[in-house]
Amino acid sequence: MNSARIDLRAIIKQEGLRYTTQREAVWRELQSSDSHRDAESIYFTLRGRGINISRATVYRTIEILVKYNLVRKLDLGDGRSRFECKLGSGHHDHLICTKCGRIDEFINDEVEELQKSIAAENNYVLSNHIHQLFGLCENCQNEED
Amino acid sequence: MNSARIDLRAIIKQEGLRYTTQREAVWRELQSSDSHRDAESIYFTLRGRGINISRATVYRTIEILVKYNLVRKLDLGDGRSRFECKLGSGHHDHLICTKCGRIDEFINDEVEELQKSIAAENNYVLSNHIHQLFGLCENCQNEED
DNA sequence: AATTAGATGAGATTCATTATCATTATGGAG
DNA sequence: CTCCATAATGATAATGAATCTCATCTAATT
Repeated sequence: MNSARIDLRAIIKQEGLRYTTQREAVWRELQSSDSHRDAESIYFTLRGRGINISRATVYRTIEILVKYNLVRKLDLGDGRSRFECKLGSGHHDHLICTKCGRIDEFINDEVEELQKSIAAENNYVLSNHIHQLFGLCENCQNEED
Repeated sequence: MNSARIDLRAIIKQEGLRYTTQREAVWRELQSSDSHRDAESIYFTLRGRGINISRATVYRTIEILVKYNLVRKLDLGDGRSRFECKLGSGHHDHLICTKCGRIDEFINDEVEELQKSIAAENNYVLSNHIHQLFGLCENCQNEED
């Protein structure tokens, strides 16, 4: 989609923040990888790549990216947050395999509409939602164990 | 609904477990209160009531109640799990006010059906789901701050 | 009442995430 | 290009929820 040209430097500077090697690296990493990354994984990948960064900075940078709507934070219910770059794909929710951890994405306009109705019926002004379907993925259904 | 007569003692003993003061207390507390309780709150309420119990036992007991399908564990995304007694109400999902923390319940059959379709389309065998709508409740929409 | 294995309590432990604070480095000013 | 104020970082301590350990206790059968 519009993954086109998001210039993190521009956004960062526009906010009066400083564009650092670490911030650039975290952003790059979240863009390049197959999303759904946790902070620890980003930390180790960058370190393994020779980039000097601390866990604290990984968290701090992600917080900024989330704040500026470049990254989405996911809570899959297993204790650690996952993060996915919001560029290149529109809104979607997730299917999670409880056996192998595989994560698929789905989007369903009817559900989106129903959510609005439900919120309206209950006099809520919606800001966001979490919708996750847990079960066995194709591969895991056929295995014995 | 069938909140009628769930005899925890019977279930507990049938499983070869022991019926203890602590287990009874946690179960009573979860049944009596307005649900969506976290472990810490249950722990303090019981202690305040003069019941001798430890945090560990609260967690251990809840685990059993969840296992025997008497209690549902909720993850509202704020780091601590909530628990609600499953008696007296059928399946439902939640609306959560991001300002005051109020929790409302909703059930929508269309959404339930759509979830099944989505799972089928993606070749998943569903086991459960999380569906939460976040926003401002009626009361919080009108306040200045 | 004696027995014994399951249950409990206090505290240590784990794990993800956040806070602290001394040190480093960005980027505008001169 | 250098200086400098201050934002950002890194190492590590701290936090908070949840789990584990293990000595002690107790339910419930004999």
